[in-house]
Amino acid sequence: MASSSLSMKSCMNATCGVSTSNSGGWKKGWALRSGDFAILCDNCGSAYEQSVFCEVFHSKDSGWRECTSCSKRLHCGCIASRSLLELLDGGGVNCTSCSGSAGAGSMNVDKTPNGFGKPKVDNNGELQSASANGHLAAETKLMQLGNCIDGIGTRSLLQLQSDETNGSYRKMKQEDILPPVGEIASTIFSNFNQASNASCQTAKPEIHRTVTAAKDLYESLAQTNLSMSLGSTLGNQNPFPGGVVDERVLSKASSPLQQGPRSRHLLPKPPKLALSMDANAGMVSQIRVARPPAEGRGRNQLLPRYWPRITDQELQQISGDPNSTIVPLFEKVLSASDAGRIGRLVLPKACAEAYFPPISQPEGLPLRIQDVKGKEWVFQFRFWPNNNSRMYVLEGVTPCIQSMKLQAGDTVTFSRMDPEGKLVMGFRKASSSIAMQDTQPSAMPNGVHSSESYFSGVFENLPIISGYSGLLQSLKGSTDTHFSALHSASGDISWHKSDKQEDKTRDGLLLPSLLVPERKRTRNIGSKSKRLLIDSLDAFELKLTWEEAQDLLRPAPSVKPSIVTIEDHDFEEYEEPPVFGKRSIFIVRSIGGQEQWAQCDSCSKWRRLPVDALLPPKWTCVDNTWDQSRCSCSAPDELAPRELENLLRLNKDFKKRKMSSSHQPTQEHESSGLDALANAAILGDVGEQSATAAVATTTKHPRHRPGCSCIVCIQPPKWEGEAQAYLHVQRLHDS
DNA sequence: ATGGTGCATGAGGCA
DNA sequence: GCCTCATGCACCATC
Repeated sequence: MASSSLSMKSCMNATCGVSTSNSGGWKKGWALRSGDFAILCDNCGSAYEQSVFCEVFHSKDSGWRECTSCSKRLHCGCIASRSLLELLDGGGVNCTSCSGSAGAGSMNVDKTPNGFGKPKVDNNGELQSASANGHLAAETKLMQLGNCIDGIGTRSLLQLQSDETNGSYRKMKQEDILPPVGEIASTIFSNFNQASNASCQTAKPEIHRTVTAAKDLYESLAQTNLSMSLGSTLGNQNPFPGGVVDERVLSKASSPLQQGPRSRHLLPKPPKLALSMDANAGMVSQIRVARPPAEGRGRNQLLPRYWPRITDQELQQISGDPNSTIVPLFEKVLSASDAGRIGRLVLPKACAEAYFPPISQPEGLPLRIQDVKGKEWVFQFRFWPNNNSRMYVLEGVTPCIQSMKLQAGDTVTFSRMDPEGKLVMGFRKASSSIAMQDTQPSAMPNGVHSSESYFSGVFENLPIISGYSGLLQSLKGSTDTHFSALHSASGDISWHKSDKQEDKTRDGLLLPSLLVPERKRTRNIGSKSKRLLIDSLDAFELKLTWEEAQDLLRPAPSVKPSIVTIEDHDFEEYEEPPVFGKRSIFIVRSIGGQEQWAQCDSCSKWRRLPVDALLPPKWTCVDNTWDQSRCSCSAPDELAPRELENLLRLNKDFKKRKMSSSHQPTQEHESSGLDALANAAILGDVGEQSATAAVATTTKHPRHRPGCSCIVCIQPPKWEGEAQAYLHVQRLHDS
């Protein structure tokens, strides 16, 4: 960025480029992000002063629109013309002269001294303006980046927005301000076609796309909000369309822009599973939105997490009777405890106190709740004293839960049927967009069998992986804390265990020395499931990551294995847990043949390796013993940047193909039996079950004892489908 | 031995 | 630092 302090000045009009040390004749142009002003030569400066800069220099560029009032041409998205136009709330632009008379409903893009400050916000459009502000900030930031970062994620972009936005929005997290992806997806796509050509004319196309997407994302917020009408009709006095603003904020009767952190619930953070479901349902007509809570005692304290996310269609189904009105009260994602056999459904305190009858004794009172089929259930609504507080539960819910075939991760909704005031209980199954469990029937801890693929099942069945989250996250290099689930790709693991056995498994089978702090191991995945719930995308990512992790497992260095032969398979048994080797990438060339590439830890150059090469955690060119011409960092790079790009793309394809092949039936995947073995052994206690041949094989390991735990790691894949892949058995038996 | 009950604990969220 | 809530677990009842 040029600075006015430079003695040698260049005109900042890119199409001019006059450069001189002459101190005279320079004019001040538009405001820069630095707070300075653009330096323009006399000629360009004059054009700017006369507000014809873009007409003169950008007339052939894209990004021109017309003032909705006087049809004057306006160059949108151009820094030189920012001060000449205003974005209208309803879309379109006005020139500043017209917008002066137009009054409210428009937002000046540049009325702050530096041109990038807070936009002027009118009284009617706080939300829209705020969003627009975010959009502008995002756009600004992207322009500031000035280079093309293909593939920048929305999350990153929004983080930029969050970081860059002034005022109270600075602290807002993306999740807090955005509705679930699915909810906005349709809006995004519909908006995408309407993308204004005003965006970012100076940016490269990729940036333009990203900015446009971000813009549309934010514009979609308003539309999404507008669909949330039910709450308003049900007595909610939320003045915001759709009432998605945290009512605690509203109670302060001031703008969210002035509320600072209070505005964090501007939009509710949805349960992750709901998000996942919505993502799939994003294109269908039924948009699931978080409805603001209906009236009730203390509803102001209701966390958005519990706001009912019930569709109009579902409401209609529940209601049945056209004379009745269904008032959605709250919902809760079932935890493992809730869905377990104890038959206690923990109620969010605020919800219980807001919508259920007041109780003063721990014994509580029986509560009649009707389910969607019209069947009436009687639960004991009670509480336990807990840390000077109360913990509310519904007791005796097991029959109801079972009749609905609900599992952990599914959602129960509570509504009230007016005018009778009858409580109605609905439910929503957690769905998975990927066939995570095209499985054999598995016995859930609560004894409920479901033939459907539910995420909850993943959690219920694979409780031991909680300890992996940190590891896998670090592998993934993600700061996203959503825990992602691990599963058996082959899906042939059965878990016919009692809870106690399962508990034992949970404790015993975590990779103790490798991954999990002692304390963590005592808790299972089911715990805090509400906080660990994930959307299917996360799980999918983790699935990839887990497979990658498998590929990266190496025997601990300098540890000599003992060889054990079981049924003609050689097992290398190590006394130390495995370590993770260096990550490499694999590709398949269109002409055939696989390649492995790895990046030097020292010079970052990519080197081609034999496909079966296993790299230690740290690897440099010096270790490239396979290619003497490139065994030094001084050796030239084998790949041009474009080739590298192609390489990465091929690797992506390779991974995709690998993923899909891992979902093939067992017989089509030669090593799947061993995969299953590894998965089974890692995921479960293999000692007491012989659900699969693979597990049975492991049971025969001489060191294995019923009830003990072991970890089996498949030798990193032999790419030709080598069936003789042997196993590394990490002996972690206690005694 | 199994199952139910009531409370304690502590992770995580939030102010 | 407080609050919520998921879950562990001790204790007791029952089979």
